Amino acid sequence: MPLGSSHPQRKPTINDVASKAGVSKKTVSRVINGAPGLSVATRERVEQAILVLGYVPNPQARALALGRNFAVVLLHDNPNAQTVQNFERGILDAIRESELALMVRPVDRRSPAMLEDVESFLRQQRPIGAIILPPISERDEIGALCRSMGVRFVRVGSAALDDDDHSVTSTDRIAVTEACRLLIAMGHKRIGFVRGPQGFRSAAERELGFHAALEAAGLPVPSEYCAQGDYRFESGRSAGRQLLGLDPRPTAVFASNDEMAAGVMHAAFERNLQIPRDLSLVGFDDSPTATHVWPSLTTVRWPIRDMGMLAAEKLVGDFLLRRRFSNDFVHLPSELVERASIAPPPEA
Amino acid sequence: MPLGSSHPQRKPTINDVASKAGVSKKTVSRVINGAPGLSVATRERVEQAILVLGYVPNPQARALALGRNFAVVLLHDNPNAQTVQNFERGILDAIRESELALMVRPVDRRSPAMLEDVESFLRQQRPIGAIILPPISERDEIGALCRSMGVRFVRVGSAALDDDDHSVTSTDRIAVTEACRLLIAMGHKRIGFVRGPQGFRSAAERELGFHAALEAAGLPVPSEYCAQGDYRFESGRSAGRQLLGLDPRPTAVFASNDEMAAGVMHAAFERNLQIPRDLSLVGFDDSPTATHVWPSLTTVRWPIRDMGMLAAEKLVGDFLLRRRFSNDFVHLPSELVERASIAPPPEA
DNA sequence: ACTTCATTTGACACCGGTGTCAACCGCTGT
DNA sequence: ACAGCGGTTGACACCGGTGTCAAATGAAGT
Repeated sequence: MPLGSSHPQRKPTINDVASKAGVSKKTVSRVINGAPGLSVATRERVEQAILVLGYVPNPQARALALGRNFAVVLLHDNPNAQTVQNFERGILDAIRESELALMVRPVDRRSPAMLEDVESFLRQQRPIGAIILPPISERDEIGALCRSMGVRFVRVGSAALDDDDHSVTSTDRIAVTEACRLLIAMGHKRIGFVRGPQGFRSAAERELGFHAALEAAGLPVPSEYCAQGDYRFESGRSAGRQLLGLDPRPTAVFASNDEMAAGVMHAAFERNLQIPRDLSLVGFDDSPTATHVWPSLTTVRWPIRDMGMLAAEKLVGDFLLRRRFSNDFVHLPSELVERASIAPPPEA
Repeated sequence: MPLGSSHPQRKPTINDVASKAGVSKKTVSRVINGAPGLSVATRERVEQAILVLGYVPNPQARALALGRNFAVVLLHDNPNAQTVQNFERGILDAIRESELALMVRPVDRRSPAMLEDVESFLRQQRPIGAIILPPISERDEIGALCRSMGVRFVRVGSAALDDDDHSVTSTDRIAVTEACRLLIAMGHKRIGFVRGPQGFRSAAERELGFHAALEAAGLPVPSEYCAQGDYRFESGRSAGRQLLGLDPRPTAVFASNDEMAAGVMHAAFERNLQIPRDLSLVGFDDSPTATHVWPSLTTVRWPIRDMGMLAAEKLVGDFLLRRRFSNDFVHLPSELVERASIAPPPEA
């Protein structure tokens, strides 16, 4: 940071670059945007001037001229603080060095004004693009809203959302199947399931994975072995109480996320059951909770940060290259993380 | 959303309002900024026009004209995802309806480029203000940076940071003292302590609170009863192993945050100690972990969301009222949350 | 040599606000 | 009647980029 320049603080503008390079500001604009049809000599002269002056385009001015903010929005309804933050990290990894900013916009999916809220936000901020996390990524209206506003978007989800769309998804169904297969291989025959909330694609996917594994092994799935939850701790506890109160009680439980798994743990401890001796338990997310509880929880790791990065890269890459938005899916593998909460069933 | 207007989509601009009200755009600008010295009649006419047209000022244009983005930045180095998110919520509560946007900027305090990073970010985005979370709020350079850039800022911390400054703080020292007093009242005489990382004001404050309580009760604090941690789970586990390996081992442990308390729990379970029968445990933060572990953790609740709201209100209020930045501290009480992890010591 | 045409570049308006400063208003004081 | 004055208001430039379109350039075609 040399302090000796003649105008000590003022940031150089496009005009400074233009006069230094002896061209018009429009030409400088062309250079910084990588516009075609410039002679090599001019381009180099301008680039030189940019370098010397340390010029950086002013995002506010661009935003005004383009009617578009150089920013990416993360729209979410707090599935889990850690998840959101991991996404933030991933997105920032992708947009680092790209002059884009990240804006985070939590919304309240239960509010009837949610869509208006998002709309007025997008209308105000006019970001380049939006990344939408589950569970609101499952609502088609938001995608439609973005489209109508000319905001690129990527929806993140647990399964392909719909085919004409831009999305980044993970293979959690498969990972759940794998986790349950492991339990079955250990000898478990009565496996309980704690479902996620109604209307969540992720919840449905995980349930499909569960059923697939049991059916493949020829195990029955009595309906009372499937308890309803809402992804929150408390719901996991009540689901656990319900499942563990059954007569031939399950020897293993798969909970659709870690918080609910922690709730099931509480229910087990309330009954003086030991984990994994009396009950094996598997969660989903690999949240901090999974390592904090005792015994630590076998769970499925969501490739969150990678998903965030990929989502942002789709958005940004296409934007910077002035390409049409590419419609390809990205599908990332979820991964089973084995910890201390599972063991063969007591009978075995 | 009536669709029948003549120019279906275009947002009304200040010019539309001006011509509708029969005044110049400058006058409209005065109205939306609450400038003094306007006749009541004019003001009302303009306000009427604004209402009819549903005019909202364009933040990008303002940003360009003012050289200032209508946004507040949250600068943090992820003390804890939940904490950050609670702050986000609090800030959003405060800036709702204020035309301001929230930008979140995580930084890496371990990176030598951190300050440059923040500087270039502020120079690029030129936000109205910044809210800085601990631990980086303790670094005076960041405040200086903001000052030199004309960015208002509020530092959030566990104790008064320095007096000429704008900060929002909580009384965690007092809350820790209170928590320890409770342990002492239960009959605990050997109380261990897991310290936060070196150089963190919050860590120092909590330790002061711990010592204050023990000294007031005339209890000795042998240095081996104070173990070093870094606010992370793993460090809590090793600190716990160390403390529980002492010969007359502590009958209670205060850990400077919940994650480390969870680590101490693991250490206790590894030795087949039961909580709270053999060991009482208190954490700090009231993070989700505190409720997820078994037994649930007695802890100190940080008024995080309120702090975020207050911090943002300081920033925004002063800005909107065009006041000079008010230098008053805000001090919020932390609160003890009693759960299942404490009991009288075994001897009693 | 003179069109013709593609390539490269620049002049200028524009995006939608805000700051500056001067003009205008109606009143007062002499 | 007129200078002086405070309260209102508007004309205009400006913030720092981008889009449009035409001008300048130079090579190719006849």
